[in-house]
Amino acid sequence: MKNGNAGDGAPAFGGAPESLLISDTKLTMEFKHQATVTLAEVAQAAGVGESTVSRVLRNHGSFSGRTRERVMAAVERLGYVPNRIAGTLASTGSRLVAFVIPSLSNIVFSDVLRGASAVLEENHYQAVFSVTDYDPGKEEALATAMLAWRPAAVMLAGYEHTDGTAKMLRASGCRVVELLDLDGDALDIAVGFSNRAAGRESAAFLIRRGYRRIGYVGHDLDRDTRAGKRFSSFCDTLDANGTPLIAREIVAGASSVENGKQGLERLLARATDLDAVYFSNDDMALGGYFHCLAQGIAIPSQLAIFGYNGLDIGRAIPQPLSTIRTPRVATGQIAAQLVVANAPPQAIDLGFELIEGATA
Amino acid sequence: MKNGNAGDGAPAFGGAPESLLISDTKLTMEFKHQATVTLAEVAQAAGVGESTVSRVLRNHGSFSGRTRERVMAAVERLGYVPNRIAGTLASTGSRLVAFVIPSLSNIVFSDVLRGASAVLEENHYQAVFSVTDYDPGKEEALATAMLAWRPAAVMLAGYEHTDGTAKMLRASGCRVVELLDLDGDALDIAVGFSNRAAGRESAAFLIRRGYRRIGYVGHDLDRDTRAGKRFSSFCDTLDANGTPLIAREIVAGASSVENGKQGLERLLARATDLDAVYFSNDDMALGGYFHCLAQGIAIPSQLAIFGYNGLDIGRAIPQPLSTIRTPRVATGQIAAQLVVANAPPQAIDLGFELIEGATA
DNA sequence: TGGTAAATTGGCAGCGCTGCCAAAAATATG
DNA sequence: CATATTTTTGGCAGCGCTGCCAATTTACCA
Repeated sequence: MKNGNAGDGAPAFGGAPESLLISDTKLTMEFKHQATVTLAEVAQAAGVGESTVSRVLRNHGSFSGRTRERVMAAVERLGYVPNRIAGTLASTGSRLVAFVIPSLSNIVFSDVLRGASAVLEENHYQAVFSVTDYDPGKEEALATAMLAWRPAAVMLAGYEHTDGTAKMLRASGCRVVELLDLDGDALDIAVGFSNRAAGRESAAFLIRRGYRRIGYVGHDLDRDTRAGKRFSSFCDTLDANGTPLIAREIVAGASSVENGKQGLERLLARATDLDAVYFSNDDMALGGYFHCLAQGIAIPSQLAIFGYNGLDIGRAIPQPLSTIRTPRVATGQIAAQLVVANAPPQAIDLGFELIEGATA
Repeated sequence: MKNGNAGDGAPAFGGAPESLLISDTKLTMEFKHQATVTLAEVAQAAGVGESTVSRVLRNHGSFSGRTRERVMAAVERLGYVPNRIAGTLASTGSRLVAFVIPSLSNIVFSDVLRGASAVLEENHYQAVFSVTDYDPGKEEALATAMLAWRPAAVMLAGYEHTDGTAKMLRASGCRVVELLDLDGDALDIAVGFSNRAAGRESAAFLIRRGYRRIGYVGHDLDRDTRAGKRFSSFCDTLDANGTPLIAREIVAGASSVENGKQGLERLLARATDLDAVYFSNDDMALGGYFHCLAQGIAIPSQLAIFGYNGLDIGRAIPQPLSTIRTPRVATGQIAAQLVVANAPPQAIDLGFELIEGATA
């Protein structure tokens, strides 16, 4: 069933007015559809100098109350909107913050953006972003494009950048914030948590709970290097315990509930005697959970499930998902605060929380 | 269990070099950490004029192959990154596109951003965004802030803007795109689908399936006006059929799985004889689904569930969710394409698809 | 009231780039 | 070989704003 069809054009954008044109100036202005009021025009209308208008609008420097009122009245009357492009060019340092993120489908990154944008908006900074699709080459191209806007800071996910990206960022003079990972050397500021520690603790938890025949279902680890780090530490910890990973299933493509479901199905077809499965993240784990639900596999007695991220939905399913909750929004907030405060280079570990849940 | 602690500062951002300073110029440059290479410097290094460099870099106008090589070599050697701020100021029209969206938690908007950003990146446009939290006042403030960047277009959700916002946008001279809603008058371009039609079809479907005692669980409708429109048409359709809505439960706050779960629980406590429940969206519906699962309520025989959005996860649960799938990514793509092409004012209805699923 | 310190204010040179125009060089034409 | 065209190129005036500095006005003190 398909609804909808191409709609008609709505002529709301308006054409040129047909009458009442007093002068050529008026005519031109109307045809341009452009209310490009400049600071100089405001100054003239208010009967003051340009710099005075600038001072009043930025509330910077000194001016009398009367001047202030006259300027504000002119601004109001003319509908003046300051041009930040010009302002940024004239002054030093922009109030743009550039985000170069791997994906917008992965809630991890939209959570970070959410946390950051709230702080940035409060401080009158403007967020700009681009999406790399986990492609390091694209990251480099997009980071270059971002630097062209001379942002106050560039925020990136993790440490895995091409040499070109790293070199360029270092040379750019703007702040660089690497997010969501702490297992590596920061270029400038880093905010997040250790994915290696998360993998380690996940394994330790399953071992503590008595699971011994453990499998893994994950998505493309070459691209999502943070998931790769978790998995690698997870395996190391299992090995150290003398109960190595029994089987793994890597699905092609991005993490998703559907992929988790199919991944577990395929894993179980090959390894029938597992007692627990570690998933690359909660989306995947939920897929696994639904597979068990549909197949009548008892959780956790027949099979335990463990995820990563601590999504809200994991707490709403009949058996709360056992997982690790990561401070994604806080990562964005702290990162933004450090940028706004122009804090010195540093690495901030926000840690994570293991949620015992009911699935493992 | 809490892991992690404040990390040590990583001195990677570097301090000033202590020796080998040849001149004051060098010293100053180093302290600035700023490799601000300008077009003029490139021109000098390449032994050509500024406008020639500009032409080569933009591949616009004519220049010889030899000149091109010399310029590119100088660019490479100096690590020049063009300043788009200056470029935008000097030329007419920016390549910025501003998004003013209600929320980043709601996947609807990140899907739209995703679709749009892919198209924008291909065309060398840059996306900037701010989040209104469904607050019309904030929308106005943020839209003003956006206009200060003189974007090529402003993209907003729906038609419900304050008079001030509408007036300002109209006067701004930049393109305005209203997304995800077609039930109203567009300011310029509109891309999306009819929420009223969606509500109507949802009701018609439930009626067709034989449900007669229908309830509703929704979230804050004053803020999410699109959900409000769906609900209102849904009710109208039920009324017209002579089987009006039996009961409704509006939860405070944003839509979420948890809220859907609690909402259904409260609704069923008041109205025990419902045979179907319409949810404000899939997140809420999933919560309802999980509530039934946990309470042993048979779906759809005891209670049918119907959602809105067509999230992927709805297809991965044991019984695929009955819902309406909306073209969110496509909405973003089309909107971006129209802006890039500077298309005339128009309203494009992308429609939606009713998914029969197994829950209603 | 005269004189100095403090508070206001305006003028104007850029910020780095693009766009226009005329000059110069290369190519074509008679 | 001179002239007409066409292609390349450089110079320079802004784009709209900020920051510096000097000029002007006002406030304050003896």
